[in-house]
Amino acid sequence: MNASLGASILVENGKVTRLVNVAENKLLADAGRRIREVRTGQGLSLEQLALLTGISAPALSVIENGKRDPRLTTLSRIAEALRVPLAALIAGGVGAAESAAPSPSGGYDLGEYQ
Amino acid sequence: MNASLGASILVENGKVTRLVNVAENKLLADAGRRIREVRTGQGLSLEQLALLTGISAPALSVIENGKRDPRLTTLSRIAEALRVPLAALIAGGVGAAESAAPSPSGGYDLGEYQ
DNA sequence: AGGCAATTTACCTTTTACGGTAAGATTGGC
DNA sequence: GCCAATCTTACCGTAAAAGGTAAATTGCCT
Repeated sequence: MNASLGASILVENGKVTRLVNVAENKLLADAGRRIREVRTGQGLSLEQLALLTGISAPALSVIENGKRDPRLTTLSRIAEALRVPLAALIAGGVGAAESAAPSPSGGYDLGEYQ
Repeated sequence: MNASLGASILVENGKVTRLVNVAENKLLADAGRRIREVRTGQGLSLEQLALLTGISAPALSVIENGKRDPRLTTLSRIAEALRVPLAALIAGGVGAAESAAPSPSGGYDLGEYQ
């Protein structure tokens, strides 16, 4: 079991900084792409967003390129500066029902864990 | 201006680990409270959620108590284990329109910054 | 009271986010 | 061509997240 965990890499600059799985990589890339879309859509440069958020432009760059795993408050500061709800940056749109289906029984099947 | 930035503290164990403002403190506290609500609602212990997420139980504890600023992938792992959309942990419900109103003119008023 | 499970706190180590700065790229206008 | 603006990358220092472990603490139950 567990034959393919789907290990992927998180490259910050030249080098590998972390190992993340494919789903996490996509999560970071998607969040970064949405931030960039909103920022450029408002005609803001990285430098301007840096001034608004207090996050440096290089830091914003790596976040937008999915090369960094930002903290919750970091995302929140970006969302505030861009005047969009935080959820809009990490999930698709308003609904954003990814997996859902909170287990038919309501409980969680722990299997071998419990 | 800027008389009251509303500095608040982030206490991990005994000591202050960071200075965050009030809004960020509330953000972390709210996210933690929602995680705890979902977890206990599914009858899971911290130990069980730790096994499901790969995040240690002490780490989950401080996150649930709003004493830590988790990374995006950390929140994602918790959301996946709890089988709820990630947005449900950081924003209220589905809508979660906080500020919205992306500026009437569409652009951003940079004021003294531009 | 005593015991047990769950949680919290404390201490330590490693990893990583973030800022600053500076140096490449890249694009566009002159 | 050169120059300017924007973005990316690199390197370094600091701060903080996250894990492990173990020791308190709280709550619950008989």
